[in-house]
Amino acid sequence: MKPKNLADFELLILEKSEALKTNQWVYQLLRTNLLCGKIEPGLPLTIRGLAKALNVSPMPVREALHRLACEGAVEVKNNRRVIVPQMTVEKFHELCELRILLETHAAEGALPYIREQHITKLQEIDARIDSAIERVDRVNISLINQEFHRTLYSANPFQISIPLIESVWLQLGPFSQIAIAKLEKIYIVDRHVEAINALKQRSTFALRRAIEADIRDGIASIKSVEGIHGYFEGNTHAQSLG
Amino acid sequence: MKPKNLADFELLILEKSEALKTNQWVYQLLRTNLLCGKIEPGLPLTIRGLAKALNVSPMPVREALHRLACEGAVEVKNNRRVIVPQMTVEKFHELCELRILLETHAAEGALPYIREQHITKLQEIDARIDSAIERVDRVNISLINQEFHRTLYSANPFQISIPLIESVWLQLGPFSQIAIAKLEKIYIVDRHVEAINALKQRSTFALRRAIEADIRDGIASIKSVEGIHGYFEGNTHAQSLG
DNA sequence: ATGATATTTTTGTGATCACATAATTTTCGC
DNA sequence: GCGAAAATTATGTGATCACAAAAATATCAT
Repeated sequence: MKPKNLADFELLILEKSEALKTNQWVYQLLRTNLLCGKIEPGLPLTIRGLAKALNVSPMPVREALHRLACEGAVEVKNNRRVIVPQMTVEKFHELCELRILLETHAAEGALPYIREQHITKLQEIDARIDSAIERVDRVNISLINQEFHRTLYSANPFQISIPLIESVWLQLGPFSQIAIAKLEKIYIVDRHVEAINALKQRSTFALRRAIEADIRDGIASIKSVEGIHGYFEGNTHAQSLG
Repeated sequence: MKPKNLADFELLILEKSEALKTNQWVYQLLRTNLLCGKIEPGLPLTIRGLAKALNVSPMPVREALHRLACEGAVEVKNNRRVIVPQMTVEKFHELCELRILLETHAAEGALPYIREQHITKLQEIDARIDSAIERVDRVNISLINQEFHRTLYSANPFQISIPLIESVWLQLGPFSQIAIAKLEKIYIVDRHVEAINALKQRSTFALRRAIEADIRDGIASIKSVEGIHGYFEGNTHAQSLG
């Protein structure tokens, strides 16, 4: 049975640490839930409904929803209803291309600033991904994978494309999670090792190739999901994924 | 004499049409003023100050500032003060590279959808740019130029990179305007004609080249401004623009 | 029964207030 | 005079209320 209103969702609740302001807590909570695909696309998210569910005043929810709309994570319709946008084949394709475009660029820009400590950190993160894969912990595979990419690109102290990249992740994330949840076995060629080797060799070309391959692998695994077409808006089957 | 508080700024006031909601009016007003470089970088923008200046309640201003922060147009400091970010040489360089990366991609994606009507529209916009150049109307040169690019990229009905591109414009805009205001004579090689010709020939290569050249021309004209180095944070002179 | 209309409820927006915290000014010791 | 500390002011955040518009529900004519 499909959930009909917010009360039927089981939101992941992150505990609210003392220092964290309410608005940020709500924002990160909603963001995480969106990235995990916990919220059904098309279903309206209401300020008061979420406020009640999270036991906060409507104000921080209002702020968080506006920010998420600005980042493309949710869509404000003409009737001012807020929903998780449906995915279309074309949008999916374009978002993937944007990921490759922006992230290969960001990786290249980070390369000159990579030091030994960055490589150590990346290897540590990669180990945590392997661990998450072993536990078949789909949510953390995705979250830690993002941490890997973010850490790499952040090596560049003059980095400014990360917000753009995160916006693309947010638009792609909910759909990916829904699709991947269907995967029985998760098999990932470890492109991260290739990327780390490219960093050690300081090879721009190898680095770009590793990042692009990593992204394309993810896309391929999504495309491999049985019955994936049903998740695209208005395409229950038969349309090519391009 | 530098303005010390908001009251000393002369904000461009757009008239508020009946249909426009207050929050959107405030957002667009602030956005336009930022793009025109009307607001001194580094000076704190306060919710109550702007609300009083615009004669609205603090609420819509609060919303607009949050959105602009999300788009990178303003920066929220640790002390929760909101300012127009300073430009640095490295940031400027990176923003320009991002423009080229995203916009050549967007142009290429639009090409297959270009019809005669699009070309007509683009020519009309280009004529308005020429007119603005003749009038030495710097603000409109910039605004109409953006309209040209937006119109081109929007031909692709599955376009999703425009919000990302607009975010880059917003981060680049204030600085560009401040710099360009110093230019005695505005001379622009009309790369738009080259772009339109590329569209007619349906040449991806020529189109990408025209868009990149258009962007690089703009950068070059900014770099040509006498004493431009003084506008970069902490670099009164001598640092290369790369 | 059914489709149009009227009523009720829900929702987003804007306004105002309380409160904690950051910035500013004043006070005070020396 | 001058710097540290205290008092004051300004500011962002969160909460609550009023209001108009939209959605959902109820009513009614046929």
